[in-house]
This record gives sequence, C-alpha cells and structure tokens, in this order.
Amino acid sequence: MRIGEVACASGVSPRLLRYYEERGLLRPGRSSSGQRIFEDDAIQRIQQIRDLLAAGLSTERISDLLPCFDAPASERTSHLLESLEAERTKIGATIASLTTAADALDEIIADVVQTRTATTEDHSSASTHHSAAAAPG
DNA sequence: ATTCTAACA
DNA sequence: TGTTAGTA
Repeated sequence: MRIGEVACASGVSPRLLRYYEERGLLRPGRSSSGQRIFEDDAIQRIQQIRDLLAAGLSTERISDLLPCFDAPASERTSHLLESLEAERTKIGATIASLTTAADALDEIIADVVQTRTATTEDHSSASTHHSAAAAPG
C-alpha cells in the first residue's frame, strides 16, 4: 500500500510517516517510480512506534530498540529490558526533580501570599484573590 | 489525483 | 509538524 492509504489506516499523517522513515523507524520499499510501498503489517508497526513514542522514548532510542522487539522472544537481548528500565529510572528522576521544584515554588508562593496579605490587611477586600495553585500530595 | 524531495514557518 | 513549490 502507498503512503496515503497507510496514513489513513494508521491515523498518522504522510508527512510524519516520511519523518519516521527518515529517523530509521520505518523502511518501506519503493516502487519503480520512487513511491514508498508499505507492507500490510506496517500499520501494526506504526502503532508500536506510537506506543513507544507515547512512553516518552526518543526516535533514536526507538530505532535502536525496534530490532529487539522483532527478534524472537527466545533470543531477545537484555539490551531491550535494560534500555527500557533505564528509561523508567530516568523518568523517575525527572519526577523527583519536578516535585522538588514544585515544593520550592509552593514555598515562594506562600511567602508572596503572606506578604501581600500583610500589606493589604488595611483595605481588606481590594480585589478577587487569586486562588492558590493546587498542590495535591 | 497522489506522491516525492527540500525547505520554510 | 504543516505547508508550499515543482515534479514524476
């Protein structure tokens, strides 16, 4: 099938499909006129790429990992699992970092609110107070 | 009518 | 990524 049909069936734009190929995520064949020819299983492959992308993996890492997914389960390199776990660890670190930043920001916000309250207590209800940012545990 | 490459927004 | 240009 040509790119237009694949795009329709997968929900991924032709432009993006060409980009995936450029990044080494897809290797469609070519017709005599140079048009990309995708196998029927391309739709499934594209869905897998979308799943990996949604999980936050870079196109570079995905192109490096796809061969592992294709390989028979019996000889799947530990490379795949290690890489995926490393990605998970990295996300955990990012979450920790953002949580620290959020906590620090909450303190600053509390100070600002407190300062404003102390300065505004004269004319109590000057304007509608901004609601503090929600900071669920 | 579709797709291709390259390049700009 | 979308879009546009000039082709095949």
